[in-house]
Amino acid sequence: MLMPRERATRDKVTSLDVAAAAGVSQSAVSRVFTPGASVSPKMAERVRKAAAELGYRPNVLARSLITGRSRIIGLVVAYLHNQFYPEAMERLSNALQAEGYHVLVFVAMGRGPEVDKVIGELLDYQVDGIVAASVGLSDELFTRCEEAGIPVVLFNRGHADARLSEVTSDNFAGGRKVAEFLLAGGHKRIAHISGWQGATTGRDRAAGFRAGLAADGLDPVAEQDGMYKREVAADVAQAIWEADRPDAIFVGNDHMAFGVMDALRYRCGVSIPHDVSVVGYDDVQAAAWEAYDLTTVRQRAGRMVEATVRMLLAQIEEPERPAEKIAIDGPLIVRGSARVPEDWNARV
Amino acid sequence: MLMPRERATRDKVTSLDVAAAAGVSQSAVSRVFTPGASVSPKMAERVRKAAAELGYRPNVLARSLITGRSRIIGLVVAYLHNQFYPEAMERLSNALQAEGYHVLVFVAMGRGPEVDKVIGELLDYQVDGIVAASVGLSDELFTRCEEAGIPVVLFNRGHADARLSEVTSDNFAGGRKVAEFLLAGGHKRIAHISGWQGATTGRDRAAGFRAGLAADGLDPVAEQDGMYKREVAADVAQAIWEADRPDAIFVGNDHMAFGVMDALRYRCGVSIPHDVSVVGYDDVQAAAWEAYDLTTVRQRAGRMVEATVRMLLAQIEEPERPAEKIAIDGPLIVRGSARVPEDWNARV
DNA sequence: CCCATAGGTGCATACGATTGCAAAAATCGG
DNA sequence: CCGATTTTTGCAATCGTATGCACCTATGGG
Repeated sequence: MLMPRERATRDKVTSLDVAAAAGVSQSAVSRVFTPGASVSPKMAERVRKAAAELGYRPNVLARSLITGRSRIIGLVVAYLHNQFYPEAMERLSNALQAEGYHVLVFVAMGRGPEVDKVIGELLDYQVDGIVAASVGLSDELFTRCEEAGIPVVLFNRGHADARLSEVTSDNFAGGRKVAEFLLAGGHKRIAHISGWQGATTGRDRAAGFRAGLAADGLDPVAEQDGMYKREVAADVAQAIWEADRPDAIFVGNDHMAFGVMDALRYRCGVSIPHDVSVVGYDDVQAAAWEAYDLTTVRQRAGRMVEATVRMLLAQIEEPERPAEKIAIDGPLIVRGSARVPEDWNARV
Repeated sequence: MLMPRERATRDKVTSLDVAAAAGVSQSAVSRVFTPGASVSPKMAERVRKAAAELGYRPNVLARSLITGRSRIIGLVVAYLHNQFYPEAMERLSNALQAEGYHVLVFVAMGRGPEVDKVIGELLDYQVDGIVAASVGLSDELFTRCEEAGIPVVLFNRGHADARLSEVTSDNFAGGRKVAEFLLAGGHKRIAHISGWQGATTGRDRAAGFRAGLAADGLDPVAEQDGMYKREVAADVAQAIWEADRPDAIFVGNDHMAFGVMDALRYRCGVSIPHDVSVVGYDDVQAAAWEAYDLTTVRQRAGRMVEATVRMLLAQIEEPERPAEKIAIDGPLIVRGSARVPEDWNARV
C-alpha cells in the first residue's frame, strides 16, 4: 500500500496557509486576529473568510512565546473534599474564561518537597498568575514567584507577609457573629471545634469567636483543633460532648460540622438543636440540605472569586502594583441546627 | 530618577544564558534537559551546575512549539456539584502530573454554542488530549478533534460512535445488581428515579435495573427522570411517594439520592429503610456519612481514572490506535438505607 | 599504529506567531 | 488636483527551544 497517508491532509493550518489562501502577508493574518491592531475592514473580511474555510485558529502557545503572556493561571489546590473548593473552582474557572484566561490545575496535597516540585512545574508553564488555595505552600513559592515576577493571590488563606495579596472572608468578624448569635440564644456552655490552627482562617475564626464570647465575659467551655478533617472533628465532638456537655458548638467549617452533627446524633444520641446547637462556617450547598439544615456563616464565594480575579488581572497588567488584602464580609445564615434567639428577626 | 529598572535583573534566564555561563553551545543545554538525548556525563554536570546557579528551567511553551506536544490535557467538565467529579478530578490531575502532564480546565455548563466556543479554546491551547466528563458536548467536538488528531476519552459518559474511547462503570450490570438486591430484600413495589435519560449512564443504569426486575417478572411501579439534579429528584420522589407508595426506590446517582432521602424524611415523614429502601449509585464520600448511610453501587473512581489516563496516553503515543470502550465493574456497597436480605452475607 | 565506528558537540534552521519599521495606499484640506 | 497626513500593509527580526547534519573526539579491533 503506497497510498499517501490520510493524515497528511489534516496537518496543522498556520497563519502562512491562511495568508497564501487570502493572498496577503502573514503579518496581515496575525493582525486580523490581534485585537486592537490596524487592519482595514476589507482585509479583515478576506482573511477571516480564508481562515474560516481552512479552519484556522491562532496557536496560543506560539503567541505566548512572543508576547510573554500565556493567559494561563495556575491554580494550586490541596484537596477537594471540602465542597467549598469545587464550588469556588467552578466559579473561578468561569470568571477567568470570561476574561480569556484558563486554569491549569496543580494538586499539591502535602507540604515540603512535593509542593516545591509542583511550584517548579508551575513556573515551567509560564503561568501569568497563580491562585493559591492550598495551605502548606512553602514560603519558597512566594520568593520564587516574586523573582519570576509572577503575581500570586492567596484564596481563602492568609499570610503574614504584606507583599502577598490575599482574598478571604472576614473570618474574625464571622467568628464573632457566631458568638453573638449563640449568646443571644441563651447558650452558656459553648465549645469550639476550630479549623486547623496552623492556618490563619482557622485562627481568625477562633479569635473572633473568643472575642465575641469575651464581650459577654464568657470563655469557651472547650476548644480543640479539628484540622479541617471530618473524622478528626467528629471524634473531637464526641469527646467534648462526653466531657463537657456543651449546649452549643461552633465548628470551624461546614465540612467538619457535618461530621460533628453526625457524631452527635448517631454516636451520642443527641438531638440538634434541642440538646446542643451547632454552627458551621462556609455555607456550602450541603448546608442547606434538610439532613443538616446548618446555621452557618456564608463565605460569598462569588464575590471572593470576583475579587481574586480582579486583583490578579490588575497585577498582571501592572506588575508594580502593591499587594492587597481583602476580607469579604459574610452574613450569618440562620437555619435549624442552632436554637434561634426569640427576638432574632426583630433584631436583624 | 534614571536608575535602571530593578526588574531588569530578574529577566527570564534562557538556555542561551546557561550555555554562556557553562561555556557550551545552546544545543548542549537543550540536550541536557531532553531525556534520551546524547550527552556526556561531564557535559551534563557542567550544564546542570550552571543552570542551577542561574535558576534556569526550560520553557515548556517554547518546547511545545517545536515538539508539537504541549503536555497539557484539556478537561471538560459541566458542574462540580456532584461530588463524584471533584473526587475524580483530583485523582485525574494527580495521575497526569505523575506522567508529566497537566490539566487545563474548561467548564462548559450548557449545550450548544457556548460549548462550541469552549471547544475552540481547547484547540487553541494545543492540548495533547481531552478528557470529556461533561454531558452535552456536541458531536462537533468529536469531529473537530478527530480532524485535529487530538485523542478524546469520555469519562463516565458513553457515546454511540465507535470511534470514541470511553471509560465508564458497568452501568447496566450496576443497575441489575441493585434490582437483584432489592428483590432479594423482598421488595415488591420498586420505583426508579433515573439519571438523565439523555445520557447513556442514566439509560444504561435504568435498563440494567429493569432487566434485573424483569428476571423476576416485575416492573418498576414508577419510573421518572431525575435529570441528575437534586431538586428535581426530590420533587419526583415526593410525587412518587404520594402516588405509588413504593417500598423501594433506586436513584440514578448518590447526589440525587441524598435529595430523595431528605424529601422522603423531612417532607413526607417517611422512615428509611423501614418504610422505604433507597439505593444510589456512585458511592461518593458523603454516601458513607451517617446521615445518609447510603447503600449504593460504587464507581471505582481510582480505576476509572487509571484507565482513562492509560488510554489517553496510549493514543497520544500512537495516534492510529483504535478507540476502546471500557466498563469497570463496581460492587454494591451495602449500608443502612435499604433493607438487607436476611441471607445476604451468606450469599455474597 | 592506523582505521573504522560510535558517541558528543556545535551550527544553523524551524516551530508559529507578534511587532517595530518603512513603504504604499488612502484620506483630507485648501 | 496636489501635497501633507494618516492609515494599511509587508518585510524581517524575534521569542526559547529542539533537532538534523556535519564535524570532531575517543575507543577498540586488527
